[in-house]
Amino acid sequence: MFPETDAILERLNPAQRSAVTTVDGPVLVLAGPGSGKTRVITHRIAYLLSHCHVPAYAVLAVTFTNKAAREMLERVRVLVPSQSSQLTIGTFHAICARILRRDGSAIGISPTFTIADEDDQVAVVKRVLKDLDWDEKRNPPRAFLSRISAAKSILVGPREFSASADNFADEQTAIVYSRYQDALAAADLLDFDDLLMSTVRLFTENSSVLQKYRERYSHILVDEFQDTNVAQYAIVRLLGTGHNNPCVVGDEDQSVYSWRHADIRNILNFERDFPGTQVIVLEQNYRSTRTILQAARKMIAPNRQRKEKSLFTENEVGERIVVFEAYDENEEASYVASQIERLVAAQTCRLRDIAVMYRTNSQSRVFEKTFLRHRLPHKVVGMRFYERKEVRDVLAYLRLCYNPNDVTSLDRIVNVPPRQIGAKTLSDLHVWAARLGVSVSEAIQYLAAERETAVPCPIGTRARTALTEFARIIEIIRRASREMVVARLIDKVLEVTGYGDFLKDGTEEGQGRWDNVRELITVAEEFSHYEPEASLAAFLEDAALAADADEYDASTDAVTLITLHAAKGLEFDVVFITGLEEGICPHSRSIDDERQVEEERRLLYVGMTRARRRLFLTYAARRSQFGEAGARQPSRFFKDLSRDLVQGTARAIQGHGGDWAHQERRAVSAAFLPRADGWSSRFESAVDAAPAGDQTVVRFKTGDRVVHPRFGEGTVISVEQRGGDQEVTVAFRDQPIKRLLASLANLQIVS
DNA sequence: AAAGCGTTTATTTTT
DNA sequence: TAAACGCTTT
Repeated sequence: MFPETDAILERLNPAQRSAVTTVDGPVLVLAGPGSGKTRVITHRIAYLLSHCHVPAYAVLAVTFTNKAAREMLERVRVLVPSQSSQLTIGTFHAICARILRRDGSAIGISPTFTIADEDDQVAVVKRVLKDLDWDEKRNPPRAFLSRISAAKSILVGPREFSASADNFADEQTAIVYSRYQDALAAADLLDFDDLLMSTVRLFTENSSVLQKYRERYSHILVDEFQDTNVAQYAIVRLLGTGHNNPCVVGDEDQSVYSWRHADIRNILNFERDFPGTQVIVLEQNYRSTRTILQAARKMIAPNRQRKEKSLFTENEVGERIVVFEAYDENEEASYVASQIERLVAAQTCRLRDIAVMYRTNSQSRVFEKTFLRHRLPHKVVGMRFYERKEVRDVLAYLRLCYNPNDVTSLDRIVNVPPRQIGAKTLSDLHVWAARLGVSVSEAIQYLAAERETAVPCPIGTRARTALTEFARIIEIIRRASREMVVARLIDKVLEVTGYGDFLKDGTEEGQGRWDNVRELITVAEEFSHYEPEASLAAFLEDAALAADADEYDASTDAVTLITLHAAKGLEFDVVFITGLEEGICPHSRSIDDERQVEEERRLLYVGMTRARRRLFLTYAARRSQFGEAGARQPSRFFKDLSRDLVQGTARAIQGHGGDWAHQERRAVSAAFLPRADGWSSRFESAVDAAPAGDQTVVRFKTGDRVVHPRFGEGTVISVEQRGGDQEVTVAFRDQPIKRLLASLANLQIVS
């Protein structure tokens, strides 16, 4: 039908080509690492536009990060220059935010809502707890938030949550959840999960809005489908059943976000929910050497939660994988630095082709320190720019200006820089506003205008003067926001609030903070082509939804320091995966749960498959954490590295039976036996693998059948040490799940 | 209200 | 380690 020279279809292998050209009916693409997945997606979009007469506005492409979205747009633009500007490409969160701004008013959402980040969420919960007079220490805000987030991700709202709460903890959460939601609504705030859940609600409660988007988007594409959660999948289903043309691309072996409630089952359900789905498997790897691919395949093979794939490559065999044991984290960093110097000196590669990867962000520090000493140019991805205090302060001014109801932002900056408004004043102000039934912003305005109110104002003269001055400043900024673009608005904020001078206190730290604010202005400049108000709105949205991986920039020649999570989707000639120790990878928080260990293994797999030519795996025998040094064992995952693919003298790849790895494996596998009773292994714990010499008496272990005088028979689903005692979580028949102390509960084990 | 001091506590991963 | 909290003093 099309000529052989067709630019969009040439140089695609048969599987890729069929993934590009199968445009009628649902498609599920299972794409191994380095199999040309991005290529397939961009070419598919180009193919739709140029060959199928699909208008660009009818294409909706969902990516995992905003950066991926920008790149995808750029690549499509190269293929189909004229039509790409109307495409909708973005993350679920960004797309949902856009939909809600446009149509959210149908379900009572203000078009100028602001997006609450984690700090805001904590602040809101803290206020809720204060109102309830609950002790923050006993009820950690983050614990509530994690339960609330889990509920939202599976589309359980406060009412349903409350209705199904059948234990004390859930009942408490239900109360907090409901109040938290009210507080967000009062402040015109949506948290990340709300963006998704509210979109689903909008679509299900308002069929004309759903119809509108269904008709518009005839072709939906979703990348990284293995990392979608239930709410995201619901959106795909709601929109996709319209034209019945969704195309999703994923790889369950690269699923590393279950902690963010991603659900691999979405891949399985897709075929069920979209009958007639055509499944296309991309198995040829174009990225890595044969050695690296082979090692990665062996590494992922032990996972039980996966479909067997036959990945292959026609690339050269390449060099062996290097395994290095360092004495401690400093030596590990020095080793990596010297290897990089060697590689660059030998002109094997440039700095920008090299990445150093680690499990946790805190591991980056020692690399930064060492690279600085070696004068090795480097760039840390994920420095959490938008989480820095000074950046958030400036953003809070802008947010308050855009959304006067955003009380979280108001609380944040009402006294920054210090202007004589303390905790007491603020608290009185909240109470007064609530009594009057107005927002805190409005209450301040009443006060500044000396307006008569039904409830007398409890605030003293001094604080009153301070608040009036604050109101005046905000008003100046708000006026300015109608006249100048956001970058100039930030200048204005720094000037009228005195925040600029407040930061420049002469210290080195102050200088660093000031530099960050300047950097923020540089970012804001990108929004200068908008009209003033639109410029502010667009900048705030971008700032709220920006991801760490978004800042990754290959243009400067520097080594990339990056977490394994953030490295997903990237590739480098040379990859160092560091800190491969028990407790780090797999992480100590994952170690006693089989499923979580599988995810840690996938994380390592993702890291290994980022490498094109050379792969280094390192660990330290000793490592300091919290300033305390301690001995470390090499990661259990070294057991699954084929000896013939590696080189090095590290202990982890030497010796046989009786070494550390075997002991580790024996101890751990006892806790990992498959369960016959159907209880999710996710709740299993490896307490029975605790080191000997520990004085605790192990009485119960996961999986024990037990009987209780009142609750009857049950199964132990997890065990936690509590000093010399155990806290046992038991699922009883016909009872909600109970947590019991072994010494008090009179539990008997039944054989 | 703010600043200064000592104690504590946590670090998984992020849209 | 270093941020964050809580207590005391100014």
